[in-house]
Amino acid sequence: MSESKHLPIYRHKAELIQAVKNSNFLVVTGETGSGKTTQLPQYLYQAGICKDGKIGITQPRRVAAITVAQRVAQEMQCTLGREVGYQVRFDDCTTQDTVVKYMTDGCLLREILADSLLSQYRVVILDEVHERSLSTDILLGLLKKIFSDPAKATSGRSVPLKVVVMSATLDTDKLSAFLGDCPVFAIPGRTFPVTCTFGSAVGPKDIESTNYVKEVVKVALNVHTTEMAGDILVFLTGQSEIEQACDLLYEKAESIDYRYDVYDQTVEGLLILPLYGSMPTDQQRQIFQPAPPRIRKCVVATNIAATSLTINGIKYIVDSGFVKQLNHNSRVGMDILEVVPISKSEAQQRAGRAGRTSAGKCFRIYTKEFWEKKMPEFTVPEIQRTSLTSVVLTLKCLGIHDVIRFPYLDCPEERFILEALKQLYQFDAIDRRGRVTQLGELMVELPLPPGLARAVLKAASLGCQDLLLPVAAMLSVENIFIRPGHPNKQKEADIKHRALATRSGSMNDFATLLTVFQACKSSDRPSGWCKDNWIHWRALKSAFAVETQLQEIVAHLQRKRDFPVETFDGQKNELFRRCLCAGYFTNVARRSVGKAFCTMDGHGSIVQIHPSSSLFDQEAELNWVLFHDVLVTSRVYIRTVCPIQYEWVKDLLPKLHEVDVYELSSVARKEVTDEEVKKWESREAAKRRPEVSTVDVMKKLEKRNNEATVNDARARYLQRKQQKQKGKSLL
DNA sequence: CGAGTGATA
Repeated sequence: MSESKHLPIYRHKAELIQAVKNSNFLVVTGETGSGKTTQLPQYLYQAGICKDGKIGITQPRRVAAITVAQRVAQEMQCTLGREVGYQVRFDDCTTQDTVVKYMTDGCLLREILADSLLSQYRVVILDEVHERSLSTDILLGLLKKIFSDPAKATSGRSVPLKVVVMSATLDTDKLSAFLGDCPVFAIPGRTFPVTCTFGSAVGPKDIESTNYVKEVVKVALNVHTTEMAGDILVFLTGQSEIEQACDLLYEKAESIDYRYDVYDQTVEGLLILPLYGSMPTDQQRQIFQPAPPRIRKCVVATNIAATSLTINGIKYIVDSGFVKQLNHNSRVGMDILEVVPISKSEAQQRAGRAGRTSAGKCFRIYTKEFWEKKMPEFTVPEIQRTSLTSVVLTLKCLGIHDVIRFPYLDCPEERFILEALKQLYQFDAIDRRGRVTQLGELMVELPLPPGLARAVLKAASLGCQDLLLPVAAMLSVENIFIRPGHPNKQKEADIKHRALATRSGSMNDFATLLTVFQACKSSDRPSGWCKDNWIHWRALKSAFAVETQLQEIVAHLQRKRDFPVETFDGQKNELFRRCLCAGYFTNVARRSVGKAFCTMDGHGSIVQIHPSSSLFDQEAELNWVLFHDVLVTSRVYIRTVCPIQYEWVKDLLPKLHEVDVYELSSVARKEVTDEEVKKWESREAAKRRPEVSTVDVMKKLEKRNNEATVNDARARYLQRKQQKQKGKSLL
């Protein structure tokens, strides 16, 4: 208790409570360290607000929701799960008594789906809004739409909902304006100054043409030899870069003579630690341990160290200025993982990591000119970069028909929304008038991408969900197949993985996933089994948890009276693949020349089977395949592949070509009359040609080469690969 | 002939 009184927020306690009482919407800003996340809910609780309902506080990340709840429970001297609790997926630590509830933003979105008035809540606090996570952005729009009209605010509620939006100081005017010019309450932060310097290595013309890994290593070593004691944090973009940088650092650090080369004589060595998401947890834990006396720690990390993990004692930052970002590209209809310059706000966030405990320094390897010309002010929010199919379905299920004019804080491009509508229509999740179908209502219940949800529901209606749920779970977690960096071990891992594919009987990557899932689950020492087979045990464990949850949801849906029931008379193997077709008919490709396949999604992209697939090198036998996802590297690859027969998808494919975007956009904007629907249907009947039309369309598309975007991505990849090789040869 | 930034329901 006494400690919390020293926080900057404490002086403003009374004003803050008053500000929440005075208006239904409030923006609170304050840097990390101001105490807003832990204190504000406690103040409101002490002010007696909870007699009318709960306080819900959202976080973009699970760990944050859990750890903050733990701390607040401690401060309020109550058992976690009583007055103070948390809820994240797979872990609900709340009871009847819980009035201060920390949760992930995605959890609250689910709750709105069940009760759009949030009648259990008195206050909802959206925290870390500046991070602009997809769920937080949707919540912002929903809360504005549902509660900003004073007449509606109380409809169905006894008292209006209080909405507090908390963000770092940037961008607060925009938030306030968005929420009807609501009041803004600023809390001073408590961080230490970080001085930033620019480098000379990366200029505005050098986006991809500089080996920044080498430069980052040079700067880090310079810090090590010329700066006072204090740990270093280096930001790079990915695992291979990090490994490369660590190798270089290790090499160079060995030749340092600590009698002459080092400015601070208390420093006698450098401890180099890589850090990225897929690293084993025990190795990750090492990062947090203080270095031995007189040794300087140097952590080389991905963006994971920018928000998710906080390392104490960091005094120096070396910033490469780049990040890997998944961007949705509607022109080719897929997501492409790209290396892009970070935004200025992200650069400040990175720099701030050096000022947590004392004053720090940040060394940017790029020039001031690069900062000014190539780095955007803010990161493009997720909602403008990702596939919106799930989001649009959620909105539709909440009765929001006009998804184009929904109050987005930042509007996604209209074509992204139309693309989502098109996909939902193709999946039969919405009808021609843009209304949610029975199937759509079922799909939204499953925490899965819509295609996968459709496949799972198909299986459930056929009574064979045991085949599909493990697969859906496996595809929901990170890649479970480990592929080590060293060539010898790589071979060993590949052999093990091939053996697993063969064991599944049929050559089908989805079946392999099922085999791995079942084999590991029935093993008496699963973690050892994973180790033997080069499988990610941590990832597989989370797949088990996902599968359990999916099973519960499906069982619940099946108990509904109108859940569809179908029968199928045939082999299990065919049944399995027919279920996949129900969800993946948008991802079907037909064999073209040689190893090439041509997708049938209307883009007609030329793709190849990825070498990790069990179907790689067997292309000659295949005519039609279905795939889970696409990867653009040196070529356009399809990953997780399964052979199918044309007959299984032939009735579904025409639907991929019948949708007219102009119709969709008018459907999205207004309710459509019966007359209009009839008009469209007759027009379509006239348009629709016999069965061969699909093949015709495809042949036409096949000629059109893959779009510039794909070529660009490929060119960039090749260039980067070349640099990496150059970097290696320098060793 | 070859790949895995980071979150989340």
